[in-house]
Amino acid sequence: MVEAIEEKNKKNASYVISSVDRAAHMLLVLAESPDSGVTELAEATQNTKSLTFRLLHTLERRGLVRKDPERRTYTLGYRALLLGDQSRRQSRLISTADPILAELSQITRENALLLVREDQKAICIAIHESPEPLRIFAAVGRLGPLHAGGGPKVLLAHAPEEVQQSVISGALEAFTEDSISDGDALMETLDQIKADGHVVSVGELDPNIFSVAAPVRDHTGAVIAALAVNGPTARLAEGTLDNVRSAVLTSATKLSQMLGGQ
Amino acid sequence: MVEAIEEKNKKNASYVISSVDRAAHMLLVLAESPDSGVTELAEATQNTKSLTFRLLHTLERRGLVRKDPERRTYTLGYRALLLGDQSRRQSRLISTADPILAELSQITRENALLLVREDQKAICIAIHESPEPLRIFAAVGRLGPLHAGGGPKVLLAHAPEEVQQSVISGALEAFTEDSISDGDALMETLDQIKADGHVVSVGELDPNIFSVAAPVRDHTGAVIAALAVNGPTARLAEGTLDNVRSAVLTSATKLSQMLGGQ
DNA sequence: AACACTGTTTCGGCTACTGAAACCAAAAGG
DNA sequence: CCTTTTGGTTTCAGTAGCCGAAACAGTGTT
Repeated sequence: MVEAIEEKNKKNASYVISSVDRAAHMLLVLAESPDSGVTELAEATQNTKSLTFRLLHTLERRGLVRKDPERRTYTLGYRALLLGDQSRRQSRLISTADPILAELSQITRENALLLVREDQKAICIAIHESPEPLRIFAAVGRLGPLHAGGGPKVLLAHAPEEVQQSVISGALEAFTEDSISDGDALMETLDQIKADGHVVSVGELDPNIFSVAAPVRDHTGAVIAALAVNGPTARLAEGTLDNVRSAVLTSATKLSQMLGGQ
Repeated sequence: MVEAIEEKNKKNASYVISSVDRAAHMLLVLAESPDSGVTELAEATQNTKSLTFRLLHTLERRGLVRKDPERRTYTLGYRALLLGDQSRRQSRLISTADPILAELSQITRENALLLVREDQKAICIAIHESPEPLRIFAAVGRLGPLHAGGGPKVLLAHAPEEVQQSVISGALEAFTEDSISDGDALMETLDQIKADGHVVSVGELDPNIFSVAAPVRDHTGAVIAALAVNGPTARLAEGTLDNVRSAVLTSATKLSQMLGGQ
């Protein structure tokens, strides 16, 4: 499997321009660890200090990175706001999902999320947060595994077979006791998800979090996203689960229709 | 002489990695013109097709760019959401201003904006939109001139002298009939703004838009941002202007206090 | 005052970036 | 249905400019 990855890398590597790749990587690292210095970032990205300094300098000129002149420390720049905002605006999926997520989070009083698959990762592309003071923290744009959690498993269940195989044959990290770390068990779950049209996942990524998710389809019927609700298991009483489940399902079909309609 | 040349070299080319710079530029261009093809972007960025293709390919691998496989067209990727979101979260200025902007837009029923200066440009870093159906479109993260509009002029008025000189001696583009395109007149206005502690600007960037702005100061008393309200001039009745003005002023001082407090 | 630490600058070698041009695939047009 | 055009992908060789190493310069610390 390492071979496969290397093969793939080699195949694509010809068109990757490495300094740009490193710059992109550094931006993403900086997003996760703000207020870092040159040395710190150099270590985090495995680059030399010189290169790190030059990358930061270059990105700063474009406003994507901001330097605190006193503390000698770097943060994402304001120009990055444009990228995030425009990315959101440019996505038809996000804009049509937005009101549905708002409604869903209001009905269930929990976080409502929209996720898509990117290669072998899940990425959350929109959130409406629970109105309750106790709620799960979730950030837009962050990558997560495909084999754990409600939304991710829905995405994996409807992913092309080669992706499923690749994920299953990889290391299935166990985040909690209830994580699925066995390939066969995972495959069964995926079949179940396809049969049920939704999934309820409890404590897979974090012991105190549950999530209910259902697939979102485009006009061809292909699954392009997962709609999910997550919240603290403490709030998961008997009756509420059914309510959440049906709310998620109706929201997902409604969103699918809106996407297919036009 | 020699110094000047050295200075110029230092500022222009010294530590900039050109491929990274071009990549950053391309991302920003892509943000403004989504769904573009390789050729189109190559023209827009003045790069060759090959380079454009390779840049896009590289950025795509990092999720910052997304390719529509059917239409052969590129858009910002979902990973850009992370950059925008984290940039917002990481800014103390934005997070403290947010509730104030919300309140201000609710009181005035117009857009409430927060702007900062970046080099010789103004950039809007936060917006709360008017609840009215008719409202000014404004995007976060976009750059604008310093010499036209309420917020920008406040920023320019409190900018270091070299910035003022540089802006004034440059080409003062006239966007409307009411734009200030004369250097001396602009300088007078700036003095007036500093004396008044706020500014009312009507029809400078667009004939149908007014704006009221006031400076935001940090704990040292330095002006670090401008708080502004803008809306359609059609809604600018006699009495309302005073209300808007006082709302902006109280909001700006409140924000300054909150920033200075800690 | 010496030290430790991080950010900045220099410099030569040589990688890997670059532009030009060929090559394809798909759409437009006749 | 063939031709033309347009736009995306791939190849290739030359050398621009990237890169790491190491010296240097600030800043805070013991």
